[in-house]
Amino acid sequence: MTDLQLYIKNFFDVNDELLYEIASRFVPRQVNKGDFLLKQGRQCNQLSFIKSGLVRIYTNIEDKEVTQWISTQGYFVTDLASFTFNTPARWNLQTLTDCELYTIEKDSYNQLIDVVPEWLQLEKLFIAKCFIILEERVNRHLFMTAEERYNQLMEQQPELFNQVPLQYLSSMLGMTPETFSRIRKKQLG
Amino acid sequence: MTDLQLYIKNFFDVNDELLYEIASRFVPRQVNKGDFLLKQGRQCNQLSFIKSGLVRIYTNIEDKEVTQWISTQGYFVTDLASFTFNTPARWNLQTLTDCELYTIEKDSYNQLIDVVPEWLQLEKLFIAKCFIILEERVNRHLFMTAEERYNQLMEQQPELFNQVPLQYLSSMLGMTPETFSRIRKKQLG
DNA sequence: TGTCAAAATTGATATATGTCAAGAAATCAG
DNA sequence: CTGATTTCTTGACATATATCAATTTTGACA
Repeated sequence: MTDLQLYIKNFFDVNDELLYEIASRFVPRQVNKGDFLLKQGRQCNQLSFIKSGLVRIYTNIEDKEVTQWISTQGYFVTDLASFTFNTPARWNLQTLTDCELYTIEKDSYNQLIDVVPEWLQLEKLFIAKCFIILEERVNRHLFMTAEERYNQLMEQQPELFNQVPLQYLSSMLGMTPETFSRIRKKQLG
Repeated sequence: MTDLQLYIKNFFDVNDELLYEIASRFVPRQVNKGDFLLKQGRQCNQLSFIKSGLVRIYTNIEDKEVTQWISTQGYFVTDLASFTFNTPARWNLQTLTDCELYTIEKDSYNQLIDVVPEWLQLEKLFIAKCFIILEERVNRHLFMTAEERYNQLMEQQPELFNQVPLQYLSSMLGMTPETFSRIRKKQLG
């Protein structure tokens, strides 16, 4: 079983045959640090799985960059709205490191419905999970302070703090780099 | 065509036959102001469509209530995590007014897959839309001030400001009732 | 309608976070 | 390795928002 198959099995509870059908449609590729998987306004026709590396999801708003999320090894990355509804992409997807990806094209993805009967169900459950995670995230912004959000990220994904420029983490948490830096100092000291 | 059918048609692009199959599984019911459709920790076995009235979605955190959302006429309301994955409900669903609902039970809902072949696809698209709306909402918390979030809500759902206790709106926007009140005064005066 | 409880407002003040500018540290290209 | 560039940190200060306490207003209902 390839690493991709193992990872997919982690997300979708499927038997080996279906696993093969799914995994075989993903094409491995390497991209360099700083490359864009997608640019805002374009059409998103790919879904990528990150074998290694980091991808930043961000958007330009009033000449500022707002980092929505950092996608890490073992996770998928795409612009769901554009990929699903063929709307212009709202996010830029840019690698923060050299990355090894497995990428599936939209056409190939949509054919999965015909080949894997369970696919729609799996897909629904997957998106539902994503929705639930986002609900939690909104909730954190409703009652947690910047410092509490910092601490929670530190608990949940400490590895990000070594690997990602801190300005992106601060943006993703909804605070300025200066505030982030001060909280950091306080927690370390 | 009943009002429910019209509304469902608004969410799901289906032909009349399917529409009937879907709508016929929803049972109309009346609930009084203050009633709970769901309590945190219980299992959520229902999805309701709001024909009229308002439902508050909130959670208790550290002896405070955090209002996640106010669901209004023409929309669905449930705890997606509990409804989909049979986990304990994270939200309380409480009516803010007398409500007319159309409610579907989980069992009946899940049978739709067998009766309406397109159901999984529709469901997937529906949840994807919800996900995208939440993404926008997270984004707003990353770069907008309390006042900007207030103004945006006022633009998008001005009717809420007459119909919903303002403390719930303030919580939903992630600010205190006092701050909400001051912003309100500023915008009115 | 009058009474009471809840909600909303207001003022005073505290705290958290943002802004701007400067300097230190880290990173990158050659 | 070195210089240049970017990122991070720090300080001083401004602003936004929270907190607490005291009214006022609203709304439910006896």
